[in-house]
Amino acid sequence: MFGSVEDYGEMFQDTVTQTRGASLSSENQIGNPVVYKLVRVAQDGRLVPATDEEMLEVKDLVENNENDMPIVADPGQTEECIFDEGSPSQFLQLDSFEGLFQPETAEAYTENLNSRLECKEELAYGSQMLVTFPDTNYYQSSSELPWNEEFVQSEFLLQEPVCFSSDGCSIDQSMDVSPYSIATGGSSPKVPALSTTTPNPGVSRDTDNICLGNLSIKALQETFRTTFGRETTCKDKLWLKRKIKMGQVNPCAMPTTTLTDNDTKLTLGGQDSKADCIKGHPNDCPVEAFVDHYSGSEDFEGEHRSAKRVRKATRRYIEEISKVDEKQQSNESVIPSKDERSISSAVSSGRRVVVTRMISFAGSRIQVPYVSHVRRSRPRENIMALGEFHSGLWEVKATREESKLNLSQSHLNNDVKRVSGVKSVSGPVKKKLTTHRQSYKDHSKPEVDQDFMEPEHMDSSGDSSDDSNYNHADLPITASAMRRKHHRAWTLSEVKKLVEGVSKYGVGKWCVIKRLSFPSYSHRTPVDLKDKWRNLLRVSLARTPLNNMGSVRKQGSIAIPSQVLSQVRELAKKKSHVSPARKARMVKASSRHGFL
DNA sequence: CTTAGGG
DNA sequence: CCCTAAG
Repeated sequence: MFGSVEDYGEMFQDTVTQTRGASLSSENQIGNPVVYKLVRVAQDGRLVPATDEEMLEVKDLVENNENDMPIVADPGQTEECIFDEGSPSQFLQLDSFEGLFQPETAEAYTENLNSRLECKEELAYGSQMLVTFPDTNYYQSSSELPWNEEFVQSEFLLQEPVCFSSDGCSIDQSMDVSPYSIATGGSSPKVPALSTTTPNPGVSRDTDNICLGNLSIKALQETFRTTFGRETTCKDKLWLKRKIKMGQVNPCAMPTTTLTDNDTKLTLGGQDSKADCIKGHPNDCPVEAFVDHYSGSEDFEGEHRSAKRVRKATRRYIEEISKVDEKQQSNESVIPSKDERSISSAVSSGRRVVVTRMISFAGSRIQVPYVSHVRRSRPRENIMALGEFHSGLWEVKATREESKLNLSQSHLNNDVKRVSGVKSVSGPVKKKLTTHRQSYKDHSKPEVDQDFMEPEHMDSSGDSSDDSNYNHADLPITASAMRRKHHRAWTLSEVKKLVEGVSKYGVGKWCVIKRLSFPSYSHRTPVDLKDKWRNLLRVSLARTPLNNMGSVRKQGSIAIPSQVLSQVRELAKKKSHVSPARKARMVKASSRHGFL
């Protein structure tokens, strides 16, 4: 379950140092072993490696609880629970973190967190402050460190050991793993309750609502202390201000989410000034914690690491917020640190959390949402292709509206091509993806874009199926007309042809009519004819009675001569008044008599 | 594939 | 104009 900790003496710092160096060059490594080391925080805040005695003590302790620790899933993993006998409520947590923070790693990590948590919980019962340092990949003695990353996380709890106190609070927290899983739990549900454990809750809120602008570092530190109930040695004004503000604004201040996370202090032997900051991200709220991280140091990573369970955002989710995030990222999360590697971390926006990674873009580093390389929504093709593609494939699944839109694009494109005289891809593509309507096009004249050779006579009303119709004087170019891009207004000539066709072949013989009367109209499908007929019929029936103005036309549509309308009526009558059977007989009869 | 009818 | 259910 846990390995023994050998030399915790000087090795610690060396280790840290080494690993850090190593990690810098371990960019490619995917596995991010997490090594837990137990150390304690000395009075001066320094991190002191546990002594052998302490280790033994812990060991025993751990062994006793071994059975109860459902630790890790990783076989090769090792956990060590080391007792920190230093100050009652002070303990350090070592963790690894540098390096790529792959989502997978995050998962593994959180797994460990959970187990660690449990470990702690167990130990906490014994009023011991323990921390485990699991090594996700393999166990390593403190001396050998291929650690490609290390991370020191310390929890510096003051007056009230918030998470580890035996006041039950800790227990509840421990039991609830949700804090780790932001994604699942949304914004830390525990916050409210937990916040109550925040040291000096009242004090901080009230007293800190002051302008932090002019405060000195010392003052800021003090404010920080009153706000979060802990000391900080951080000398970064900006960071302090941020944290303080967060603490004031955000109720869920304080490290509540996890026993291990919050309040971490990185001392690393005090080498790194930034590392000296108490990093408790006062807010549990993933959002703040992540977005507003104090980057550039282990703190940064620690904060992320500690925050909750990082879960790969869903594709949809990512898309939804990706815009927002990118903005935020570029503005707030650019890591100004020395760290040149691509760090993936959990970044949240609003209440949502998304895994992001750093990338270099145009010379600057920005954080972008992590997206698996699985197929990503729709690739952005160039407009032309898009149109064609959509009209063909996407139409299938797209919503009605969408498909319409797509189709319209396609048509527009066609039009464009038509105008430019380019047959281009549309031909082949269409054939491939033919829809019922397109098939007709193929039937008539496959290789040529029918619209080009509108051979049919065009009467003055304008006609031809071309979109140029929109420019004809007699065709009102209303806004509505323009909106219905791919809709081709029926021209009078077409209507006439249709009526003629109906009279010749009968109502309902749309395919025949299409074939014989509209051979060159690539766009008018039998269905279109049918639809148009329906409309004509309706119009004719509607206004026929009292309206003398045969040419009165409905808004936005061409005028239909009363003559034509009456024709329509007649034809309709024939159909409606005669049953199919009778009609058939009539047809036969008429043909016998040489009619038709 | 055609038709017919609803959306 | 689109989509679909029926022949």
